[in-house]
Amino acid sequence: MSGGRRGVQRSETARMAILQATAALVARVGYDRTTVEGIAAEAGVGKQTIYRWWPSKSAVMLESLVEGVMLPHTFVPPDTGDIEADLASWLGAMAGFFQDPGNGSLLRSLITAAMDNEEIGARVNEQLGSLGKIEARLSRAEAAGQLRPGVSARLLNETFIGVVVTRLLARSTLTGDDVRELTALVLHGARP
Amino acid sequence: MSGGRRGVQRSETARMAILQATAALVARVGYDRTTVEGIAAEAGVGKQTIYRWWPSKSAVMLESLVEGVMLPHTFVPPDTGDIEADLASWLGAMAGFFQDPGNGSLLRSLITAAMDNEEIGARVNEQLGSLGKIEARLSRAEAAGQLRPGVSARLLNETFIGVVVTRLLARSTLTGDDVRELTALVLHGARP
Amino acid sequence: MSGGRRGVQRSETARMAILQATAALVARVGYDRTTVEGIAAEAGVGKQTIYRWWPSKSAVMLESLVEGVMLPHTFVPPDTGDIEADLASWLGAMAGFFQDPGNGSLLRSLITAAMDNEEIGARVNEQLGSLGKIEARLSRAEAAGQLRPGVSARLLNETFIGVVVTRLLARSTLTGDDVRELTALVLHGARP
Amino acid sequence: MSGGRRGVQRSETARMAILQATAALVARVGYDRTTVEGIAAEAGVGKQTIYRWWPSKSAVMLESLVEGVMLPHTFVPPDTGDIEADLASWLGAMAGFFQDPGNGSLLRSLITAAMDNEEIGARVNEQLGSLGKIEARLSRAEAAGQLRPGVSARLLNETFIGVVVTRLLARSTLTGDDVRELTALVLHGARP
DNA sequence: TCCTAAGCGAGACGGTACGTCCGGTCTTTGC
DNA sequence: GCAAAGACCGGACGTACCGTCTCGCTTAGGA
Repeated sequence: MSGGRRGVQRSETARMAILQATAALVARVGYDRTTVEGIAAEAGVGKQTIYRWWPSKSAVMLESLVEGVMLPHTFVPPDTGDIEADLASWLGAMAGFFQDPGNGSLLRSLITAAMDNEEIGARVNEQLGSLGKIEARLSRAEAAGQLRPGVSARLLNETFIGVVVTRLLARSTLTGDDVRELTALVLHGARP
Repeated sequence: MSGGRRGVQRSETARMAILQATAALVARVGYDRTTVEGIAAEAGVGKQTIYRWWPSKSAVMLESLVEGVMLPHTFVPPDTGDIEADLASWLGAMAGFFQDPGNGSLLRSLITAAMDNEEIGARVNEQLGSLGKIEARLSRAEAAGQLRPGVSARLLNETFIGVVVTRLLARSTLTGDDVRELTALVLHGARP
Repeated sequence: MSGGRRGVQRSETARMAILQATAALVARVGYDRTTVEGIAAEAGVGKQTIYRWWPSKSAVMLESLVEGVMLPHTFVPPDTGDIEADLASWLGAMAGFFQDPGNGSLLRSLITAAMDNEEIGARVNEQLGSLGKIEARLSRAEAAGQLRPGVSARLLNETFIGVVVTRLLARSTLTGDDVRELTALVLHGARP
Repeated sequence: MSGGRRGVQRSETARMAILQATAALVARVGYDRTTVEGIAAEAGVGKQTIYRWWPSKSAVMLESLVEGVMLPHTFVPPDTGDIEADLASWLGAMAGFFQDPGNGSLLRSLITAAMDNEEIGARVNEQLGSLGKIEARLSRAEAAGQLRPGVSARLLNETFIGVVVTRLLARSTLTGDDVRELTALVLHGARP
């Protein structure tokens, strides 16, 4: 009947120590210079305890991310009733967060990791702008007559995240003016 | 008098072999798994010949990119007089090009490279959408009364590139519908 | 009433499985490449069951040896009345046994084990040539006037074992001629 | 024409540093506890420089031995004209040398190494008693009428080395009395 | 015409990190 | 309360590349 397995169970202590050591090292020295041996040392853990549970450094990164150890919060638009202000506030929060050099370097590292790990890519997207929350906010705005029907929440989400990432690529800052301008562009359109 | 230098001159053959080997390897195995020793071997060149002229792998990448060895062409919107069609055509061309798995993987590698080399980031941006060309196209559209004045070419450029990159992150495709919808969103705005 | 101890007693099945697995592995892959984990797996036993009862791999080896699981028999000279023939027969038996590649490799493993475990060294000596038996045989020969008094049984024993070991070191065979020659060499000096 | 190879030649400095570090570590901590990483560190050399030129730890050992870095000298009988005294002196020199705990542990390590490397076995034999030198000494003794003709130098050599090795196995000392007794045992038979 | 200063392919060097293997300890569950 | 299972920390293994260095060769001015 049972099938229950014998032996010691996986240590949650070790798991969390690893995820936290990973986040700490990535923030401190960047993704490239974060080594598995370094994580093990920082976590006070044997290297094999990492390789037993994760196939690669980027998988550890991913889990650290998913567990919310790495990025402290997801970015979600508020709801003040004014859709334009709310979207600007959301974009501004992301822009402000990644303006900090440490956080910018962290996101660069995550994107590097995402580029050779599909799951991390999906997860980074999700943590930057949680699609469900965006959809909810937009449908409320639509119901309030602030948006025309049928606007794709997904594309709008990607537009904002995309600009943040593009500025990261180019190492330039997304200013308050840029935030307002992009929000206006998207909401009012470029046509006269 | 002269000051002209003696000895063998830098070998253009070796230089091109290195740039091409780099492009080939990045396309074949990705940026991370491309090694300087691999490039040297692929190019039939000594390792020192690379380190003599470039400080790092990413610098070689950059030059390969700048020389057009890596990405075959820049993406520039046409000018048919219809700004909406032209922008859609430009975005569609990028989307179509990177839909090919090889090209998609190449762009992923370029972005990875960009993440640790600022100049590559700038260059990738430029090769995807050359800002000057976009500005020119937009100002013609503005003159033709198709756009309201003051629309930021830079933000529009980044919006399009950003969405391409974001889809690349998530490994999902930018369809023809997406292209039309994004173009419309940007040009007409989300408000009713 | 009882005072006897409670709980399951040590499993003789496990103990023998371990000793036999040890012998099998040492014969198959040699002492160095025999691992405690390998023994546990081969014996179908937990690793701790080994460490609970033995302090080290070489201790398991030793017990396997002592229990006769490893070397099937001790080598003892016969007593036909002719000391020279009897010693030659004893030496020939050892030489013949270790000529078989499997047995040779086993003895090499035993010697390796002996080199880091003093007790194994003593035990191997004893199992090869049991000193007590040799002494008994020699004193009978002495009584029969075949040997001058005072010949050291221990040195004679070591001489024979030593030559076997030396040939093992050099991977060369101790032939029938060698056996006769060595016996003669040693005995003519031992004769009155 | 040439076929001579280009590029930097192997560094003799690194090679000797490695051989000496190996000898030092084996003497200090024993063969088992000598690690390739330890050798590299002791020698101030990269690990790959070891693996580039030797396939295994025991191969390095062998070369250290062959180069005379490990055992400072071969043991060879003197020639005072008195064969019995000379052989006793030779055996006594070996016994005395390996009585020193460091040297004893070194020889144990060498024998361990020899047990899984045939070439080391041959070489250890050769360095302990150089067969050629023994043969020369014995044939001089034979010419001087101190030995009956046809005594096998090889067996005599092996007898002495064998006893040294056997005592090493049993961790017991070969005393001056043992030396005299063994020499006498062997020689009285060898006299005409 | 010779001399000399590059650049070249080759590849050894001291290092760092990889991912695997095993040692010896400890903990959980089942008999 | 022993046995199996197996997770844990530690640390060596052998491999892959890094960026630097030297070697012997070839070629192109300048003397």
